[in-house]
Amino acid sequence: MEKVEPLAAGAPSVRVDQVLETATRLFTERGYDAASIRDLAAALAMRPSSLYHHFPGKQHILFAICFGLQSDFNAAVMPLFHQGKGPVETIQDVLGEHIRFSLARRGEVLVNTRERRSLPPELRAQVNRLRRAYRDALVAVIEQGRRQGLFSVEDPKLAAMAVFDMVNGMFQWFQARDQADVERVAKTYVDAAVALLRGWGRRYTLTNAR
Amino acid sequence: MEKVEPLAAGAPSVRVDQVLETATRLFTERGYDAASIRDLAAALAMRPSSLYHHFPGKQHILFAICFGLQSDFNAAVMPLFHQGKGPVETIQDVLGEHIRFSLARRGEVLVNTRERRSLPPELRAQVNRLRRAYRDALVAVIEQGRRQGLFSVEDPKLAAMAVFDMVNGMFQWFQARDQADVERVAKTYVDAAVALLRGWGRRYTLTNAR
DNA sequence: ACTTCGAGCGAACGATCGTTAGGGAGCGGG
DNA sequence: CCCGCTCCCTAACGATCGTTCGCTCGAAGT
Repeated sequence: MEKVEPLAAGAPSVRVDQVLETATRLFTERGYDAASIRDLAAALAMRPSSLYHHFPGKQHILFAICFGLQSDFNAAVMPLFHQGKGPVETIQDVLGEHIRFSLARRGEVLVNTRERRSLPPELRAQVNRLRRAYRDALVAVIEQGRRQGLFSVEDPKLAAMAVFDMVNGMFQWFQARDQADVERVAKTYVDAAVALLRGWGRRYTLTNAR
Repeated sequence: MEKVEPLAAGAPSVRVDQVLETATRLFTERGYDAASIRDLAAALAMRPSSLYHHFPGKQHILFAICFGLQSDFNAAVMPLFHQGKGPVETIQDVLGEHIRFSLARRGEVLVNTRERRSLPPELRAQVNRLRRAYRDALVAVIEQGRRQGLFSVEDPKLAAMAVFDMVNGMFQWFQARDQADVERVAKTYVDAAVALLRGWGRRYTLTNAR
C-alpha cells in the first residue's frame, strides 16, 4: 500500500490548497499587510495556530502563492518560445497564452504583482528569477524580429517592458465573464502588441484593408 | 504687517511639506502599511504624538500625498486638451506632459498608484474622481481621432487604458538620471502610443523613412 | 505685563499583530 | 494494546500598531 499522502516535495495536500485559495482571496481583497492570520483562519473555520502546521509563517503563505503561480506560468508559456516559429507568430503564441493563463488565475496574478514586494529579499528573488527568465526570452524574440526587419523598435528591452506593462496593467481592471471574453481580449491585446512592435518609430502609409 | 502664515485653506506650511516629503519617501520604500507613524516621526526627528498637530491621522497623510499630486497633475495636463489642436498633436502634448510631470514627481506618483487602495472609500473616491476626469478626456480625444480616421482602434476606452497602463507601468521601474533622460523616454513613449493607436487592428504597408 | 496659541513632548491607552507552547482527539501500523 | 503521527485546539506571549491625554515652552498679540 502506498501512503495516503506522500508529502514528498511540493505535494498538493487538499488542506494546503484550501489555505492558499482563501489566502489568495483575502490578499487580493485587503492586501497582504491588512489581511491578518486571524482573518485567514476565521475564513477557513480554524484557529490561527493551526495554520502553523501547514506553513512556517505568514510570509511563506505569500511565497507559496507567488512562486507557485510563477512556476506554473513559466511551465505553460516558456515552451512556446522554442517551437521553431517566426518572431511574429511566437510573440502571438506567447502573449496569447500569457493572457489566457493570467486571466484563468487572476487572483494569484494580482497577489503576485501587488504583494510580492512584501516578501523577504531571498524569497522575492526566487520569484523574480522566474519572471526574469520569461522577460529575457521575450526580449530575445523581439531582438530577433528586429534583426529580420519585422519590428522597428530601437530598444528591445524597452519594448518588452512596454508590452509587459500594458498586459499586466490590464489584469488589474479587467475581469472576464466567460471564455469568449478571454479569447476576445487576448486577440485584441496580441494585435495591439504586434501593432506596437511594428509601428514604433516608423513612418508608414496606411491601407484600410478589410 | 501680514501674518507670517495665513494657514487659510490648503496653505503649505513648511513643516507640513516636510512631513509629506518624508512620508512619501517612507511609503515608497516600505509601503503604507509597513511604514509606521513612529518611523515617520523618527525620520523627522520628532515624537509620534507631534504629528497629530499637523494631521488628524495616518490615513490623512496618505490622502494629502495622493490628492495633492493628482490635483497638480490635472492642473498641469487637463488644459492641454483644449488648445484647438488635432487629435494626434493633442495626444502627443498630453502624454508628453503626463510623462514629464510624473517623472518629476515620481515618489508621489508611486505612492498614489501603489498605496491609494489603503485609503478609506470616501477619500479614495475623491482622488479617483480626478483620475477619471483625465481618463475620460483621453478617451474623448481618441474617439475624435477614430472618427477622423487617424486612429484605427475599435474601443477607445480600451485603447486609453492600454496606453495608460503602458505609461504608468513604466514609472514603476524607470528612473530618470537627468532631464535629457526624461525627454528621451517621453518622446519614445509618445511615439509608442501613437504607433499603437494608428496601427491597432489595421493592415498596413511599411516604408522605412529616415 | 498678561494672554493666546501653535508646536512639541513624555507617557500611556487599548487593540491587534505574528507566533509559540503544550495538550488532546483520531487513527493506522507494529 | 499502545505507539507515533497528523491535525487541531486553548491560551498566552511579547511586540508593535495608531492614537490620545495632559503638560511645557517660547513667540506673537494687545
